Amino acid sequence: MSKASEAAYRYVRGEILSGSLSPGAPLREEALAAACGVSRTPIREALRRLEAERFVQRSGTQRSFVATLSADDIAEGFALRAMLESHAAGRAADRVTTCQIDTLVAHNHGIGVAAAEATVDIPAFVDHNRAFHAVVVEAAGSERLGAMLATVVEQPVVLRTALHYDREAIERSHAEHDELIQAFQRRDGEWAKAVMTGHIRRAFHAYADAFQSSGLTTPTEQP
Amino acid sequence: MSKASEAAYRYVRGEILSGSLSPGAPLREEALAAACGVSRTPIREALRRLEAERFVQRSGTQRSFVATLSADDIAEGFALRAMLESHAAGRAADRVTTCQIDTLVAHNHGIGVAAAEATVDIPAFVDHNRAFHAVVVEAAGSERLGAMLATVVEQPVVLRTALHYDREAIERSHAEHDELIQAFQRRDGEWAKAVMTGHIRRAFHAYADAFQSSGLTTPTEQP
DNA sequence: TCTCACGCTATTGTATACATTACATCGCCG
DNA sequence: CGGCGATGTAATGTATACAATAGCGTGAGA
Repeated sequence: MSKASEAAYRYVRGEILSGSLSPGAPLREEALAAACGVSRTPIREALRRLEAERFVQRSGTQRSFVATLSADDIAEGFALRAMLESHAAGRAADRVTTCQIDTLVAHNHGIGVAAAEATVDIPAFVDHNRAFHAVVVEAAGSERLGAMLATVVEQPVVLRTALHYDREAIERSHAEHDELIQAFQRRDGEWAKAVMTGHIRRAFHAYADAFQSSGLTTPTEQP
Repeated sequence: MSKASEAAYRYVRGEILSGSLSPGAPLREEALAAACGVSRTPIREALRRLEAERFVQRSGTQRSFVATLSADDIAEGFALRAMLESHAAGRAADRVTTCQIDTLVAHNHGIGVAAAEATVDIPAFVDHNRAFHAVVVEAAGSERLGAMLATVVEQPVVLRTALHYDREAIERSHAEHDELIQAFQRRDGEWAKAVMTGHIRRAFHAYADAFQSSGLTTPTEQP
């Protein structure tokens, strides 16, 4: 995308993911335009794109807000992610290149290193984890699937769940990724699907443990 | 959506679905603006929206074209639709209202009537079928799921497949819909999922029989 | 005092002018 | 004669001005 439009998209998306813009917060075009130094036109394009990706919702009267997700939305999001990403893993098993497997190994090694630090390196884990899953989706070779998954991963809730991961959780992720790599090396799509399904469902329960069982509202439902 | 923007969206989408704009055809903003009597601004918004819904693709240099789908894209589309729509049916079984079931019955009755005409009434079948599936998605109660399914159904290829349906195929659809309604009435999500999976896979093979086994190129790959 | 209506203000929708970028054609050089 | 580069043309990207509309506050009347 071109310069201003892309800048606007990254800016608004970043503010939402970082939490600077809380769920439910109104998104006024003029204010956003001023904040990132472009005119309203590229801001409008960014908002429409973010709306398609479900980061932004619009009221009946065309006003934009940061999306709010109900508990059911979140559970449904994890269910869809498990379905779609295990499907992606199954496709990837048939199509992944040795070069891509090398990349997966490298990122998972990075996760292992992050888990082994004196204090676990969460940002490094998050980055390598994101990259790992991105390679799986790329190997699946379906742009449509990639676009669908984009609306379901990388929600604020997903990213914040990672902040609560302890060493054990990261080591478990590492082990599951390793099993997925083995499934890829043996071109066993069914195995890959099963591993990915379990991997995502574990992430869902990690989220549930971190936020829901605490009795607090979910992090996306705050005003 | 507001007037001009919505008009632009409907116009371009309609031209694509009807085939007036063939896959691969370039979409020039100014020409489209002139053709439907608005300025480029709402046209641009319509194109971005259609791009998100995968009706439109953009080249690396930001030029827009009617999307072209490879045979693998189409097969993958049906696989995704089977997955997502059977998931929707499973959710719907838990949530569908008696009023919605009545609507499903009515639309399926319409399909039965269309099949019983002296010459089968394809347009009536298409309309009732679309409405039937829309109610299932609505009953599933997940907007995200609805948005995902929108990118996967209503492709030109799907609509044209229906044109080749004979009386027997429509009667089979009617019977499968009826089975789905029974699953809903018994609140049996697993049954509903299974019926829907079979229903979509049958549609996939109907497509394959109509276009691929004939040795012709798929209808979306023509210049 | 409560309600409805009117008008003001804030926000989004649309059009248009201008800037920027890509494509194609033509010409030059190897 | 072929490939490569420059230039003109045509497309898209961005900014801004203006139009339409929603939200809100205030005031008057019952």
